[in-house]
Amino acid sequence: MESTRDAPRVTIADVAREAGVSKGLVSFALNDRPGVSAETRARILQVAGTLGWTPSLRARSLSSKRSFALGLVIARDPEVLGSDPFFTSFIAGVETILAPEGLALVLSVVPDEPTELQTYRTLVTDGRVDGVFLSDLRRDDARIPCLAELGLPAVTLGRPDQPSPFPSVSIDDTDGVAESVRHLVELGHRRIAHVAGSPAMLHGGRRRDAFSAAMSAAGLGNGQIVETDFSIAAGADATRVLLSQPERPTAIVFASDPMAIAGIGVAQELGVSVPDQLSITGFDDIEFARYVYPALTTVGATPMVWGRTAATTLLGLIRTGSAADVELPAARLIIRGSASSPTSH
Amino acid sequence: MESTRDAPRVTIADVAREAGVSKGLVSFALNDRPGVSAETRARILQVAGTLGWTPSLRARSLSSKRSFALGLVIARDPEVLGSDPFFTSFIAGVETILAPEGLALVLSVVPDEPTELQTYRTLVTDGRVDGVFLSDLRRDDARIPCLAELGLPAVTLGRPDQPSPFPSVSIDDTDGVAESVRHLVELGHRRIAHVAGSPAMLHGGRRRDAFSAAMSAAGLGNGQIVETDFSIAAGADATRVLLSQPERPTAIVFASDPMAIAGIGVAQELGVSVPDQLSITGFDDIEFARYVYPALTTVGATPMVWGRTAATTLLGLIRTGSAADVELPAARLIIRGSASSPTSH
DNA sequence: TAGCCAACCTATACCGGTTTAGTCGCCGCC
DNA sequence: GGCGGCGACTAAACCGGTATAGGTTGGCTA
Repeated sequence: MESTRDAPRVTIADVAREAGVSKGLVSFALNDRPGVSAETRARILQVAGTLGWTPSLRARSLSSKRSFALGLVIARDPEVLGSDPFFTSFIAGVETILAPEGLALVLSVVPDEPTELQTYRTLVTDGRVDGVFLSDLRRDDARIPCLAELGLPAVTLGRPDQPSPFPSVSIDDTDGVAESVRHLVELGHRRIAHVAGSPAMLHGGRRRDAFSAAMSAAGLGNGQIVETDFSIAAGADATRVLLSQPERPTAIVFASDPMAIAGIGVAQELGVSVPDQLSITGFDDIEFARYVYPALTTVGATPMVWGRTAATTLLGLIRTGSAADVELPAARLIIRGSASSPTSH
Repeated sequence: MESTRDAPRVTIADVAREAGVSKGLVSFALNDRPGVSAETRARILQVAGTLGWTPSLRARSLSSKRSFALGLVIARDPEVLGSDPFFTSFIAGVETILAPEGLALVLSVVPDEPTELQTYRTLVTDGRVDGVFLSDLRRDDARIPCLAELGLPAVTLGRPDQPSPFPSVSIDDTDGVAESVRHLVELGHRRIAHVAGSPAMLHGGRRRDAFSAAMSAAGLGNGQIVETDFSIAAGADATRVLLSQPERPTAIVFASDPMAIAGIGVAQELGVSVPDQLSITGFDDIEFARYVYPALTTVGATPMVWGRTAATTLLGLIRTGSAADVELPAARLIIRGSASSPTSH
């Protein structure tokens, strides 16, 4: 047992002494900066290697005023959050970029917006992170001016509805909704309803508008729309409302998979057979979508790719001071079993 | 606009000067340590307040060799991870304790165990965290000796099957499984099967053993058991296997809700009506459990409480050097609609 | 051959806290 | 009245890096 136990940490000074150079030069070599001859640099790195030196993150943080960490603050009811696999996949994607760079992810889950803003402030005054991901964009989002004022680099997941100094990484989700509607129309549906997400959230409003537009384009008016807060419970309630009408829709386009799955549940409970009497489409393609019965026809998002791209963009912004907006490939409709031609009536 | 823009940071030296004392004394006052008269302490804190001084986390980290952060490393396929709401709730619970203390949570999602162990090492050499949560305990878990050797404080979620220097926070889940079996037996079931989790994971094996024990206790032998890796796909496959037997079970006890929900889907797909022809119980009480049809009879875990308790325990361990094991109230059966008396035949 | 610049490297002052080794005044006690 | 001891406080070292203002060298120009 090569007891590293209580072994005093190897510092930059040890490396400098051993290599016969000054601390400063070791630092230069480490951060491969000009002003070190190739030969010396190699020697320094070699000595560092044999000594097993790892620069102290803490010391580096203090003197360079960086923290080598990125932040993600999620403001949601944890119960609701749990059923949404978006973040776990997103985070996994982020990690694939951060880990090799030796960067960490600091995660906060907070109950509401005021706490969220406060969390960002603390993150900044503590210098806990070098940048943050801004997800679940809201209408007139208070976080954008807040972060801008704090001077914290950020990347928005989706394009904000207001002037924003931050690059955005977005995915076109309107196309998927339009595709869903077209698919249903082609199957022969005419009374198509939409269980929308929260209008306060950008993607909620966007998908709703895409639904309306697609309906108009098909010559079916605006289509009936029920707004929710994206929660499973609200999705279930909305479905109940739609199905208890005298002339109920033959198809429902849901703004998210969790709501769609709850919708299937409600339909079954009411004795409305899916897809025979009611076709259902979702959005996200969460893992459950493939395993409920009937398997959910839905629009496939790619949160892992999103995470990876957002991380790359944010790193670029931090390192170079600027980064371009990125538009990910549009989410596409995945046809499974929950939507079919409407039966007679 | 009181431009904090470019305002040089207020440091401990400013506070010291303003209060007419030395830096050291300010530090003492801040960390309320003896050796400061009540009067002086009050003055210092008052000055700090009016100056708006927040001690620099980075400087504190460097000199005190603490990082004011806790870590959670999750080793799972992100796809599988997504459908398990355990972690998001757990994390939310952890946050309720950390946030008020000004501590952060560093999260890592890694694909496999080697990477996981490497991540712990990096976390330690970087001094990124002051302690970690150890979840998803495995048989003969390599992480325990690894962390012990690294000298990193940790709390295990559940009791390990090996000598462990770390406190554990556990919840009795065997009771809930036993309750499920008893419930089914009382309903009149005799052919009860179990879709188990991974035997490599402690809770997988424990629930399976609890199932066997309960079956024996009911005089029903050991009961048929199919082992899985806890993934939804495996849960679906296992159900398919069970239901395609000549003499199929009239009830299945699943080791997790996601698998149980997949089980309901498979049953429906095969035209086996739930609960009439097949009763199903789950474990976890994830949010979806209430919204599928029929609503899932399951065992209610409380991940948020678990998170809160684990955080408290870990903090105690870090601050005092020792902490006692905690046993949370046992998870109880929640009766909904997915289990009923078996019909005739 | 002095002059100059570039390339390479050193010395040292930071970053902003914590911690330790004292200093000082004052009280109690023999 | 000298001494021990204690509480309050200061000065300075220290944590382990980064940044910057010089100092050498050597080659090239004028």
